[in-house]
Amino acid sequence: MLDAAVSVFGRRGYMAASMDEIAELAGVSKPLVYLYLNSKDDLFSACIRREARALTEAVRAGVRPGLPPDGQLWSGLRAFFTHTARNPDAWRVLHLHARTHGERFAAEVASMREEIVAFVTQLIAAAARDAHRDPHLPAGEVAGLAEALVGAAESLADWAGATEGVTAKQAAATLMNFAWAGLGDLMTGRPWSPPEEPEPDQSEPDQSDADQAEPDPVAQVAG
Amino acid sequence: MLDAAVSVFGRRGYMAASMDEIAELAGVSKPLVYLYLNSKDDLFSACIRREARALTEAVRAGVRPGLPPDGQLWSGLRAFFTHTARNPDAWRVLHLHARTHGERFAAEVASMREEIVAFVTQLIAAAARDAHRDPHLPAGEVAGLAEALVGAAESLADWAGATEGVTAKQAAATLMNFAWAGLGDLMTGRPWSPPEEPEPDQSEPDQSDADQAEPDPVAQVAG
Amino acid sequence: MLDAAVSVFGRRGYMAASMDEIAELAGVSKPLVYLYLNSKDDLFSACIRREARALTEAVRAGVRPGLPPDGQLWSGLRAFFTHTARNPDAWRVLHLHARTHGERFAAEVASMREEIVAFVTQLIAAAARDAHRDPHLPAGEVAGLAEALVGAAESLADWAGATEGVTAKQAAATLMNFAWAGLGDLMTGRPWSPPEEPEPDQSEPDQSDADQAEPDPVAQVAG
Amino acid sequence: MLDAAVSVFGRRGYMAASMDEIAELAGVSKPLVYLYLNSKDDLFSACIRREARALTEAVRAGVRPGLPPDGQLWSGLRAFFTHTARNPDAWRVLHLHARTHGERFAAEVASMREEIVAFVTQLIAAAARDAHRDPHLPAGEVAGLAEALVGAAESLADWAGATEGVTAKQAAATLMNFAWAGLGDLMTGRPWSPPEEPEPDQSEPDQSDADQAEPDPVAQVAG
DNA sequence: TATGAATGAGTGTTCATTCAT
DNA sequence: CATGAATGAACACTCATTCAT
Repeated sequence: MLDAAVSVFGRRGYMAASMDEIAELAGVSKPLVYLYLNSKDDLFSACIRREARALTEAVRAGVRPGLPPDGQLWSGLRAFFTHTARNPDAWRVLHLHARTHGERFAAEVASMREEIVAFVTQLIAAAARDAHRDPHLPAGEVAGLAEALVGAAESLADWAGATEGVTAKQAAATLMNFAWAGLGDLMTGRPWSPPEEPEPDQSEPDQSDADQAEPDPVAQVAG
Repeated sequence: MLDAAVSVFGRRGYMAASMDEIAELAGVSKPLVYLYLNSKDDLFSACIRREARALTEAVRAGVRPGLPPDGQLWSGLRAFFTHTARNPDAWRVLHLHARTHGERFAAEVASMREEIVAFVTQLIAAAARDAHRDPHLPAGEVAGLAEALVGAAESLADWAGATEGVTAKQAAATLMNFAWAGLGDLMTGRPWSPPEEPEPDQSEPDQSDADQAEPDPVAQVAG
Repeated sequence: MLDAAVSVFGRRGYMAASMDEIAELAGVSKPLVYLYLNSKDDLFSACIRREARALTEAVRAGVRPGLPPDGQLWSGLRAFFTHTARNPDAWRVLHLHARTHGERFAAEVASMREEIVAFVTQLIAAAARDAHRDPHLPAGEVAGLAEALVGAAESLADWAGATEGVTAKQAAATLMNFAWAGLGDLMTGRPWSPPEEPEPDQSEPDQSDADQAEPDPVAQVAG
Repeated sequence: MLDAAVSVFGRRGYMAASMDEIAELAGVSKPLVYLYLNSKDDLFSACIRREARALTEAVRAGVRPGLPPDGQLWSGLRAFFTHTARNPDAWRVLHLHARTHGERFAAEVASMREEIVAFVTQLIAAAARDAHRDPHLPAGEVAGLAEALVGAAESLADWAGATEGVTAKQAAATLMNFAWAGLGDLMTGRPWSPPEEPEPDQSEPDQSDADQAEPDPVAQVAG
């Protein structure tokens, strides 16, 4: 039932979605929807919570804990882009519609986002620690950097979803180059390159499909 | 009258905005709104066009043409963050609501965005040319990088708008560090720093207010 | 619910009728009207179709097939005037409002009218055949005569509805005198007189009420 | 200005006609319409009165006073059909729309109609007097006959307006046959035939156009 | 005088929400 | 439990009508 709601909300937006359409797509009657979820607001809220949790879980599950910060980021981003590519309606709900209608929904999705931002922040802090630069990066600045990284990731998720032939892996590689190496280094031929890792069995079996079709764009950038 | 519409659309979104509220805020009667702008759709469209034009003009006017690519980007970003900070409702209309309701509106804002992405793409290409790396950056990759940069900027605009005490200059500096130097370089103490330039007379006199209040965050990062 | 609609449409006309008034008269809420009949147009159309069918059925049921042409016409006219007298609002809808608003509605009522005109045309042709005058009445002329007869009937229906004390039987007799005998014969004392027939049990029991109150106007004319 | 109003009212009906369209068609501004005619109601009323007067005058002018009753009717009908054929919008206003909207307008057009019905009634009474049948035709019956005749004329006016190639003269001839001879006499080959009269100079020069194009349908009927 | 500019009142239509069954 | 049937409240939109100029 939530699946139907996510689908309709994702395609129509909160206001344009009608409970009739949701109930019909779910194959149940409208009062049943009201029985389980009290109102349109609650239904939307439930969608947001479920999809926010699904997304954070997917990212968390994708991160390889033992790796250095850039490796963790790389693995997390791949999981993120894979998840958003597979659940475009959910992604639209979270990224577009939830922020568009009402403080309550915006707050719910914001708390999810903060969790991800916090994770990225930790990664940046860990990287700084590794480089013995910890004290010199003020917290406010790190917050801004994390925000920029997450925003770039969101934008690339939209872009990858709208552009034919862009895989999750490519999107992640592009973002790693951009975020880790930076345009300055890219110009001088010093791209970021992924850590060597055995490609493990993915828990989601068709994930690798999306990744392996194209040549590694990082290699392209690296020339 | 468009001001009122932008304000209401920005706060409520397209569907939740009522023509009654717009007319009331504009201090006119509803039929007058229909006299000048034919329908809710047309009104929304007019808002989008006006604000899209205003934003692109602000960015274009802010860019210093003679500077090297990073300097141009820096000046453009400062104009961008200044404009979005000053027109939060317009920014919400463009970035949130226009993309949420209908292909027609999405297309209108997409064409504005493409203009900005094209500008950024040119900057990246120019930077590559300066560094004699032109042939080694494939076009598709550059498109992804530009998308990431613009997405990061959009996200930071939201963040700066929601966070007290973050100035346009700070946001721009954070984004330049992130995008140009990259996290990798930042970790090793090599931030990007703004080009030396005489602070010119701003055509919009109070723009500098937003910029000069805080110490230079780049310097902070640079430690 | 259609009854209420016919009543309101009949009294107010299409445009001046409001869905509110119809719903109120029907004792239901406005959305319910929209649930069953999709729009004002559809509602009006449904009224027209129902009343057109009712009228043609009433006429068809009233005609005695075995009689000579004038007897058939006489019986059909009595049914016609009886029906219009009993359903004045329906008659107004068909004869006044449906022809006034929109090609679609006009076409619907025109097809009903054509059915009646065709029936009258057949009667005239049959009468001509009986009198061995078939070849001498051109088809175009017959069409005009049928049109005149139907128009006179419509006008008398309005007149009977507006004039106190005119029964359906009187109206039919007047029209038979006028149409069959003609003013010329009436002047010379040769009115048309109804065929001798046993007055059968009417399927609609109160029909005879309307007929029997007054003395036979045909006899009056016959002097 | 009334011309414009008649045209718009005739084509759209009372309610669907907008003062904007009338003013635009008249080439003046809307407040000017309100200056000369106080309201939409008054404007409609003025249209009705003007066109009612024009129609009755046309009929009155067409009648040849010296002729016997059937000759007078014949000449009046020709004037009637000529006038309605030349002023279809006016005819629609009088016959369709004025009766459709409001007691006030219906009363105005009814008084015109009563004038015509009274004239026809006098003709019938005169014919009865000529035939020495005066006392035997009760007044109520004559009223019904006049009503039928006028209704047939109205219906034929609509029919002639909607059917290509039917002239005013033909319509009048058809109606004379129908009304004066009656279907019964027509069947036995005794149609009505027009009185011999010199075709006088018409005050409206192109009136004869409409009449003379086709062969005399009465002659057709007469075989 | 003639009008550009403005509106109050009312329309058809929709939809989240609720009971009686 | 599950739902068919029903509605209150609201919205976009229109138009006859009026002033200030």
